[in-house]
Amino acid sequence: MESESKYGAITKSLWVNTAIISKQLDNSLGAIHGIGLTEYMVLLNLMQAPNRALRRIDIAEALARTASGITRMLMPMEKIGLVTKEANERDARVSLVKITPAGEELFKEASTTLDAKSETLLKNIDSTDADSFLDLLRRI
Amino acid sequence: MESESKYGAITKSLWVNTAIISKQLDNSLGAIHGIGLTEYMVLLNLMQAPNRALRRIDIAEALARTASGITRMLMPMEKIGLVTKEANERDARVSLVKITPAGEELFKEASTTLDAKSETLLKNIDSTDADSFLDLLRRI
DNA sequence: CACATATACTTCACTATTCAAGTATATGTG
DNA sequence: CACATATACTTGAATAGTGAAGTATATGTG
Repeated sequence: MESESKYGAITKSLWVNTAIISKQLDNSLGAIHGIGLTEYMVLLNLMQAPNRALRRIDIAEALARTASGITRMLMPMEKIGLVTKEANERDARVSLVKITPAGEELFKEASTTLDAKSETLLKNIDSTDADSFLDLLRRI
Repeated sequence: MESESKYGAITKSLWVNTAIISKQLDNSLGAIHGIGLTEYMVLLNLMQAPNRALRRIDIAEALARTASGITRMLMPMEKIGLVTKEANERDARVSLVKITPAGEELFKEASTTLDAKSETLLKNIDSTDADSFLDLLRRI
């Protein structure tokens, strides 16, 4: 009889639950606003950044993706006008990503959808438990 | 000034943290045992199933994947002898997936790796907090 | 200050996964 | 019990993401 590791149980449960939740959020954002969850997370990070602009590698790190994946994801986002490319004067290697007014607008609308959907998905977690949950997640 | 939704914050944090954790677990399992995290989860579900066999759609549901994805994933797993295909006598549509002795062996070794790595990744969460964390996750 | 090394990004080829359509089999109802 | 519908699975075409290699630029050190 093997005893299951508590920490292993947590990572497995995180994996499955997050897969379920992410798919639902992704579907809602896609159906209503035409962007995926990963793209939403790009916009979120840009909104929180000083000057609302970031380097590609910083986005990659914040989202746990590769620079390559970010390059690809930004192409359509730039084409539909959610973000723009800006040069960095100090470092010619860098091409900064900046959110556009249209991007900000979409971000705000999408945030409403995401927050509402999140609340529905987590309806079994009450407000107090939500605080501890968030605290736990931030300590990982 | 917009107030951020607590539940939205949880789902976003889940998304990023799980991405980071999953990649590390996937890399460890891949490097040491030659299987990915999703494949590990297939083996886990088979080990817990009565008779250590499951239908493809049940695996798909347990892993929050599509039947199509499961079909594709199982092909190499069958080829390297971790699982076998079995007919279901009552229902000719079903092709049951059964774990092999080699699959069980690999699963046990991989579990050790996964549990150890999980503990390292969650080193900021003590044992008591881990209990509440797991409880929260199971209530989602 | 030249050169080795590091960094920022892009591109290519590949993997994992999805959706939609197709096939085979099972089930429920008039 | 025939037929419509539902289920289990597979396949083809597409998408999101990866790792490795390539390019350009920046930085640190002898």
